[in-house]
Amino acid sequence: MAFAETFKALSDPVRRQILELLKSGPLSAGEIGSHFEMTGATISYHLKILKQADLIFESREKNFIYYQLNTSVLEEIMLWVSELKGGNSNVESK
Amino acid sequence: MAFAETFKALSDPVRRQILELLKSGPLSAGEIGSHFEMTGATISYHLKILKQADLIFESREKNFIYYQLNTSVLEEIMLWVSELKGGNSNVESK
DNA sequence: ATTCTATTTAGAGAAACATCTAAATTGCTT
DNA sequence: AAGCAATTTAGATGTTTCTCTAAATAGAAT
Repeated sequence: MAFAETFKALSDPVRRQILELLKSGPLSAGEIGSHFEMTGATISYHLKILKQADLIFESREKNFIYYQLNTSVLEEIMLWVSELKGGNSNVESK
Repeated sequence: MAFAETFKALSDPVRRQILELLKSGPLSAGEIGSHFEMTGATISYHLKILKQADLIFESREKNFIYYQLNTSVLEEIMLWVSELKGGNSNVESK
């Protein structure tokens, strides 16, 4: 969806840290919250923004909502940055 | 310097467009401004933010101030994103 | 069915942001 | 040195963002 939304979502330190936490695997909203000095409501707000930006997705299980990284959008960001960075540098995974 | 500042700077569409303009080479503040429906003062504000984020630098010549891309910081952004994106993808230029 | 737990939604307030107009600065050019 | 041109700074204003508290929802467990 909106490319702009993704950059917006990445612009906040808390949200970037949430993404980093999720790098190691899915976490519930509560678990995520426990890493911050913030109310659950605020965490929920950040999660919503990340979700709208397609940077994470959720899966419900029992009483919990687990969040995990959605890396596919990051590809686009990489592309934009690398295009900017100069002629023909590109991205490879080995 | 501040990593966070760079992401903040990239979060605005106008600033991203300025960077894209500069991809083709240095431009004066006035030339940059002519691509937008905004006052010069506003453009100057955006340029200041990009400068503080180390995404551009200026060089004065005659009565003009020319701005150009500083790609070195983009490298860090790429790294952060690619680290997030998954284990060991990395960046290469060929 | 009631209660408990996890999370979200709603509403409010403070701080940060993007934009404008008007004035200041800086350096040519005459 | 006076005036002009390019750009920035200052101050004001409306908008967006982040955060909180309080209330609502959804589901699990008793």
